[in-house]
Amino acid sequence: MIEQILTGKITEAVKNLYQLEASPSQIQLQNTRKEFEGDITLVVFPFTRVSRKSPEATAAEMGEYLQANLAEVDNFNVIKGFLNISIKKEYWLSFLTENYLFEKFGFQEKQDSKPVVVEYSSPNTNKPLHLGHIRNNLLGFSLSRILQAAGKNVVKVNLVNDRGIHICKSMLAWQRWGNGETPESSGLKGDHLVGKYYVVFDKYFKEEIAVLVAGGMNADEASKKAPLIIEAQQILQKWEAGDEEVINLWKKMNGWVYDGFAITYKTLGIEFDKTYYESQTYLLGKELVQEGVQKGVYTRRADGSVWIDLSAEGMDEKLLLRSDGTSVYMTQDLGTAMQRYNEYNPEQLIYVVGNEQEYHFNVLKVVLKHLGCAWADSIYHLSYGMVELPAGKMKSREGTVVDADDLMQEMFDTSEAMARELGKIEAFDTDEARNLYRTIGLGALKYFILKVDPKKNMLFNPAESVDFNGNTGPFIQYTYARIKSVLRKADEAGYEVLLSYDNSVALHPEEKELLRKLHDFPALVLQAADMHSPAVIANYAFELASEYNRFYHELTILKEENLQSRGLRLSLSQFTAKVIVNALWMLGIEVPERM
RNA sequence: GGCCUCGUAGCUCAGUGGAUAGAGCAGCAGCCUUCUAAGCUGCGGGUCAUAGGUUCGAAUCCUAUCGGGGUCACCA
Repeated sequence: MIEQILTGKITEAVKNLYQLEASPSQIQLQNTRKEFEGDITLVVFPFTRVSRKSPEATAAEMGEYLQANLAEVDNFNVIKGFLNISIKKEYWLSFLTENYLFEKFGFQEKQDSKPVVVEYSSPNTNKPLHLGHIRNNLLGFSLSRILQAAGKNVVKVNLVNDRGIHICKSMLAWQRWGNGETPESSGLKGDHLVGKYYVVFDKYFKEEIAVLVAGGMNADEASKKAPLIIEAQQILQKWEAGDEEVINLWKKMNGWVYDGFAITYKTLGIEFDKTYYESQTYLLGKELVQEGVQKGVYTRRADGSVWIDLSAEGMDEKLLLRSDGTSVYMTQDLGTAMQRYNEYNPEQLIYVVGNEQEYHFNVLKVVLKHLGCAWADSIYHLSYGMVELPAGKMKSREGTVVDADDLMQEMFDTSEAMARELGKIEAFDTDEARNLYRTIGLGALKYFILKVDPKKNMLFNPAESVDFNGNTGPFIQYTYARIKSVLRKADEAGYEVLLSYDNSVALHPEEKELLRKLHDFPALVLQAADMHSPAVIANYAFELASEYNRFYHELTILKEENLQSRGLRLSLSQFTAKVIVNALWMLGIEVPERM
């Protein structure tokens, strides 16, 4: 692209004019702001020190050098310390003709390198997925695709938390109050059924605590002494001992949950290359901890528990193994990290996990390093912010969650209502209409969530719901459908998309802006991959669609009489459609041919 | 309390040291006998939390303060 060419020539210019070996960070190129003339701007302040001239003089001098020595440079102007460079029309036209048919525009060649393992979703099996999981799933899936587009060899992994006290709570409540209810008998989706009993457990558990507290016990103690929690713990112990009856119930109820999750994932359009189960990995870390004790990097206390002192790293002491020899969260994660390292020998291990676990992942890295695992540095925690509701944080047990299945259904219903209101439905048969509502509803939801910086907390207001106009997924999808409509009509009319233009063809401002936007896409994909941020792609897609709509509104395409111009606009349209598809693919958003 | 993080228009968000800080929504006013109006155009709206500092240049980096969130379990 032109930026590379310019960077090379600017390096040369600085060397010849000022005898300076410029570092890449000194060469600051940016797109020229619309209010100024030019395409690309060089900030020359960093060079004034060596030029010993004013910013204006330095910029002028460099501009002259570039114009004289670089064929692509048409002209330049100087405003303060900014050198605005105009690139020749030929460059833009040849960029268009060389790329507008390129299906994989924006995608890098796949590198022959070690894989990047992305873990996301990682649900518990005691309740259905909610809005928080949706953000996790969308981020993980989209990041995987962005990395793939950047040429990485990506493995998408899910680690299902299928064991532990929370599942035992649902099991116990179902045994006691379920009357043999099944997904078939109740018509409830499996994960919702199990989640229902998780709530039932909590209700009776709270009642027991209340009784104990009324009897004079303090709340903390009561929550440990309540009969229900004790019984749930006994079930967990039986599970760990391999008790057949408990295991069978566990398998049955988890089976229901998996059936439910499968539907949710499918509706959401999320996939994994491999699924791991914590019941099969939770013991893995113990040997590592023993190894650490032998190496003397972890310490065993008199009661048998194992600790690591991280005060040198500015952290606390951390428990690695309980006194009774059982694993804690950290033990398990040490094990699964090691397993993953051995299995894939990855270039990078990415964990898509909420920012509430930042401390945990910092500790994980340090603990691994103490063991001598230099690869701990390849662990990247994509620490995304919480989704908050107007009332505050979501809490499963208090019923203040936005359920994933309900939310998606609402999006489908809203997009249907919207389509009816706009009088769009006559054109579609039932199946096509149904698909359209899904495509648009999901597009709205996914874009809404992915457009915000992953690191930031975000607010979701169910009452105002998700928009379908303005800076939204449907806006981008609509732009695509609009282009396709034009292209269909061009095809019917037998119009040709020209493969080359003579230099007399005009390049209007709207055409030029659109072309420049398209031109930026490949570099932007790399940036998004580097920043681990789908938001970068989402915002780009919106800007591209806006740019196209402006172009569409200002200039005629099919009615244009100049064949050169008509051909140019058709190829621009085709190119834009392709880039929209590619960008939205990276977000996991599909595109309708008509809407 | 220690550590981490966020604070930009009425609301939701862009802006990874560069020019006069941008979008969408909401509000107001226009544009469909012409390629899809889920679109386009215009108007109003800002002490970039506050105060210092670094720099030719700060919403962006540093320090402090204020405010929101998170975290500091033999829970996961």
